[in-house]
Amino acid sequence: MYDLTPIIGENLAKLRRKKRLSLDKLSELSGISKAMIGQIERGESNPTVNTLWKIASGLRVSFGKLIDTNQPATELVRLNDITPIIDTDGMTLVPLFSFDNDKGFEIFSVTMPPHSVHEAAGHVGGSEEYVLSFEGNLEVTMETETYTLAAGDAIRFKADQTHTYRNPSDKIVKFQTIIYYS
Amino acid sequence: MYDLTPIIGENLAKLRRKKRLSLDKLSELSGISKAMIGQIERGESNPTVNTLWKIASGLRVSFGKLIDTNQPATELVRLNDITPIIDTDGMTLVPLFSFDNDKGFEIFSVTMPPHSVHEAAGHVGGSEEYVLSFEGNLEVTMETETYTLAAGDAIRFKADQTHTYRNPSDKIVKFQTIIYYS
DNA sequence: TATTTTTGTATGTTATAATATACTTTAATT
DNA sequence: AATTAAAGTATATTATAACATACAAAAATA
Repeated sequence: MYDLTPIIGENLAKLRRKKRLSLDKLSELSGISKAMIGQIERGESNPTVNTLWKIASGLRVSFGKLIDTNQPATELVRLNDITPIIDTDGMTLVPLFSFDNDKGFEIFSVTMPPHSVHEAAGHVGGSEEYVLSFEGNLEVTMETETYTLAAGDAIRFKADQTHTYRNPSDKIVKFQTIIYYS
Repeated sequence: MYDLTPIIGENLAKLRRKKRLSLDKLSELSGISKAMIGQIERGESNPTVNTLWKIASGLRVSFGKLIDTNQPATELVRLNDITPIIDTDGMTLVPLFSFDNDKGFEIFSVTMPPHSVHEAAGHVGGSEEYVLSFEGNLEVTMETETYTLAAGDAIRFKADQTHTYRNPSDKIVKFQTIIYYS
């Protein structure tokens, strides 16, 4: 999984230098030992939230500044470079952009083998799905309604209800889905 | 100093319930042991940023949601209820609103005894001060310029340069200052 | 150059975050 | 009611965050 410590270290060192504070001075301002601050800057420690909070306050910067993951302006993702998640019903999920903390959504590329069905229990909490049909004919069912999407079609629905994906054909079906969490 | 653990606990418990997840399920989604999640919810643990990050990601909420300190809509501060900071040169500082992580500024009430001087080294990093004169005549000097403020006057200046407060009179001088950090 | 001061790093110790496991309690099923 | 399952809590152990102190290197002063 994702490790924040190098990012925090970089941010902290940069901010401290910008304010021309020594480890000693920041230690005094924040109430955190300079040894700890040094270790955090070098990415050698995984600080607790309280510690990082005090450092942020001492520095007079927001907490967010310290965990800000200066993402590159552009991020190209090759479908084939990502290891897919194979579901029990044969559906293949490729997380193109997995959930990112400061965005509220994630994007998957999905492949369904011929004559396959995937039933998804509603993800509670007001989430929404946007499905972009990509190849083949996809059937989406929720509650009572069923929709058939041809390549290029799209559908949006509240995902807090149970919904079913079905590929009734002999051919593979592909689509992308954007899941948005309130 | 400020302790985030009860706030995080409350936020986490609330969010997890809203999404109808058990400790076990969230543990599985986040990769953090359910015992730890339980302890955090009860405010019994001060989690590391990496741990909280994983929990936030598992929950599909932003990190900020977990450390969000639902401030009350209104906050009345009585000058006399706050213990002042007495400076070496006799200046008295009362932090009316001390630095708050998600705002970028803080507000002090300041009292200067007769014939007193306070020299402030520039707070580096593009910070700004807004001084609101409240009682008596206040002299503010930065670089070459000197300004004299009567009660009710105000001044704004970049605080990255050395600046001096002076009360040349026989009477007490009071003012408030808002310090804004870039 | 020698001396002092300032800066960051290294080391040993203590407190506690995090885990794994077992336990209790409540809810569901037979 | 008895049994099973699902939920949260308690306990013991391990890993490590955080501190205090001492050290090394660089900068400033004499």
